[in-house]
Amino acid sequence: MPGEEELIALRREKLQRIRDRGIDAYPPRTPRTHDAVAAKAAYEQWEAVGSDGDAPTVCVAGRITALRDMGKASFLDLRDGTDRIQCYIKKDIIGADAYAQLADLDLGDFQAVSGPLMRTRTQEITVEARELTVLAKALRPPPDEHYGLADIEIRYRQRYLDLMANAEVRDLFRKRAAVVAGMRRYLDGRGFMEVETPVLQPEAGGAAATPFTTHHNALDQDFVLRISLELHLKRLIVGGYDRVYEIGRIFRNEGVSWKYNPEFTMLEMYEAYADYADVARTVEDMVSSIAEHVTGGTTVEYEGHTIDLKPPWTRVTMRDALMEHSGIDFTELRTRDTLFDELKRRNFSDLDPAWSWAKLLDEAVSHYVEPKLIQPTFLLDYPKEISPLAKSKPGEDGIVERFEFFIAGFEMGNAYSELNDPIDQRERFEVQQRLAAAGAEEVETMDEDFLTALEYGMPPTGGMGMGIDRLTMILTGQKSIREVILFPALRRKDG
RNA sequence: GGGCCCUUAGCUCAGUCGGUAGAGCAGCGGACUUUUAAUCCGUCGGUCCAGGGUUCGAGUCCCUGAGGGCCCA
Repeated sequence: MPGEEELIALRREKLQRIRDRGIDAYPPRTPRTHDAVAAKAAYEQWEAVGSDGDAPTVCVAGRITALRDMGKASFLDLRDGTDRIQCYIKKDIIGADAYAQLADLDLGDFQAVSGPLMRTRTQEITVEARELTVLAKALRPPPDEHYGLADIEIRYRQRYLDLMANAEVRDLFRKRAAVVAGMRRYLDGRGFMEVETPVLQPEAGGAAATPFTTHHNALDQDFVLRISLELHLKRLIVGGYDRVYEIGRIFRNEGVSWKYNPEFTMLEMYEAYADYADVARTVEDMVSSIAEHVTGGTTVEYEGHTIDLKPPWTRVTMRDALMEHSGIDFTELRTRDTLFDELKRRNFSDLDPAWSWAKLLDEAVSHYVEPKLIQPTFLLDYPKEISPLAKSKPGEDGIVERFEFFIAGFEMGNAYSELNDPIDQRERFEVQQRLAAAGAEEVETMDEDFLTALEYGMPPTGGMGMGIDRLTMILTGQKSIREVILFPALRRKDG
């Protein structure tokens, strides 16, 4: 009699029958002695030493993922966080009363089974049940084990069902955890200190992006959620920590797509007495080390490309790359009008006359260069106009010591020799303010507290930020950021 | 923001030309004491995303809306 309501009603009736027998269907403690992996290992160990005497007895616990009733004997599969283990329940062994209670079990319930281990005819290590213990009754049917759960919307909104049904998804998020663990291990091992800085800030800085706004009631003050980690981490360099990093959530009030989620996780690291070339070496070494930690190698397949993450990565200046792929030399097109005309002459699609020189250049690089950067590539030496926090490059007018790095054609991170001249930094902010006054939407805001910190003196520092979600996409072959975020942002669904 | 596509049973999916909705799994009943996507017999199960329209008749055609996906910007 199943529509969903009936399926639930039936399970509630089973729950009631369990309770009517005086059994707690949600007991506080689990009599488990072994997880699935440990139970199998215990049996193999017993076999290895000659199978003398009785086989080991265990109690295993997990979710019922299959139930095969053969009349006077049944098999059920339990899955815990380590593996699946089969249990054999024979009426003659556990008795008619206990056997009858199987009728109240459903797929999705949590159950403990204790008894000696054995092998079946097909050699599967199996618990031969002596006792059954209900651990938690499930009131809704789980998604189908074999067809999995395919509905993308349900997969994201009810990720627990996705994880229940799809083993690949369970593996994927373990890999994500390994990416972050590998990153921490790498940085900790090189003397970096992990820190935490405020999410709620009076002003958003460190990136060109629109923040979310919120309000603190007791202070009666508006706050924004951070759009980068940069300015606080540099304050810590001023304070005297030479190597700091933060792995934290960033919030940007922008579009949602295969590569943007409004909240995402970023690593930023700052190293005193280093420059952007040092940072580049750290990045390529760290990423290949993480890849090895997560995938066992330094090559990955992504969208039909074999990507080799082993250092050294390609280094090319933005100017050379743009010239190579488009013939445009931006050092000869330093005004908005000349660059605009050049792009227009090339029938560049959807040119917006309101775009600034910086925006036009950014669009040109995005269009001509970035898609070509399949193998890991550092794009070096950006124009000063679009890099208000980076130090000028000696001897090259209008250029700063900055790189972005790209894998599989998309941006993975951004790094500078950090601007530590407080007077220059103030002027850069002022330029940004003028751009804002002229109508530019995404500019750096003036941060007086940060300028004060710089005035106390910051050592020469190399800094870098990279998107952990995107790195995970590359290392796991996923083509949507939502596949590597457990609970991606979705529009609220009413009713 | 613009264009295109999707939404059918708890899950995975069919559904022809517009004729009143099906399968497998799950569920329920039965058989079966080493099965493993168990097997076999029987059986229940639908707000066809929502609302409106066209039509004798709409899952199907049209419009509006919701949610999701892809492409463009």
